[in-house]
Amino acid sequence: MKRNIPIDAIPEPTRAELEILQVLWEFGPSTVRFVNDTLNAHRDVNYTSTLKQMQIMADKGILKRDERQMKHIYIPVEAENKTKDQLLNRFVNTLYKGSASKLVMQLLGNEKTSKEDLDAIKQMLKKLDK
Amino acid sequence: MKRNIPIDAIPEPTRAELEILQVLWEFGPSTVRFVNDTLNAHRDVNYTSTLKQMQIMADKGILKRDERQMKHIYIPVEAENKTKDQLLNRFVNTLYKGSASKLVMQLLGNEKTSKEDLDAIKQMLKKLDK
DNA sequence: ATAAAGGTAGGATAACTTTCGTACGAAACA
DNA sequence: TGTTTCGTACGAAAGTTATCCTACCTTTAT
Repeated sequence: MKRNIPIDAIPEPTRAELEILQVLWEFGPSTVRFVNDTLNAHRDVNYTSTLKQMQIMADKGILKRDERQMKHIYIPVEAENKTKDQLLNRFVNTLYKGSASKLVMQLLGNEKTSKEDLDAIKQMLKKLDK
Repeated sequence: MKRNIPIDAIPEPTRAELEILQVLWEFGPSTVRFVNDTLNAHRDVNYTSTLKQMQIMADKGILKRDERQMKHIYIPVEAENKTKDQLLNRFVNTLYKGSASKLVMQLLGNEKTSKEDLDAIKQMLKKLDK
């Protein structure tokens, strides 16, 4: 078997898994039906596809589920911030050699970063100074 | 066939492809031998694996190559900044709904972001103000 | 009570990714 | 000149991801 990751660690979510996590983070513990409907607002996915994904995620330990009712309720195991921190760290590490300021520099040079965002960033830094 | 991406667009590099790109960005146009040796400083990869990867990347249009000598020289098609911008944009879009400031907020709340980085970020913003 | 609707489970499958073995040609060298 | 070294090309195979079909069970509504 191929393993890049410690056996007991929760693996990084894949792209499709991340979509599902976003729904659960935004709306809280949910049924497959709800998640699937939410996804389908943006793109076509078959119900059983979402079901399968969420079952796999439960297997992997990314989600846990409450099976007391017939409509199982799925809940993320890790907090939104923790997961995003991990993803962000990997991103900074692989693309910017761990330098957060390099990433921000890229962000500032990026056309798609709005003036509002820049202002918000400045605000945050001011607050942080106090 | 399954296609998530416009037929003529250069596809997003995969994880292994990104590793190779980093080497080429850092050291400039290189042979497979050089790239593979560089990769092997960090992890075991067979020479032919790297070769195959780089051939595939050339097929996809991620790399072009100079075949005038026997030792082919591979060159990234897109500039480092352009590729990183694309990756960063997708990252911000999928994880932070396109809000750069949300991303920076996560970064600032992140233990792994050093004081040096914070200072560097402030410096940049000051410069940007002028 | 029975049909319809809605739920779970478990393959099967296709595309993609990653890795490497084998074959074979060119270059270097003993 | 032969052999070893270093290069490319091709193909196979295993792992991963994403999708959906089918079977079957439970609840709901007629």
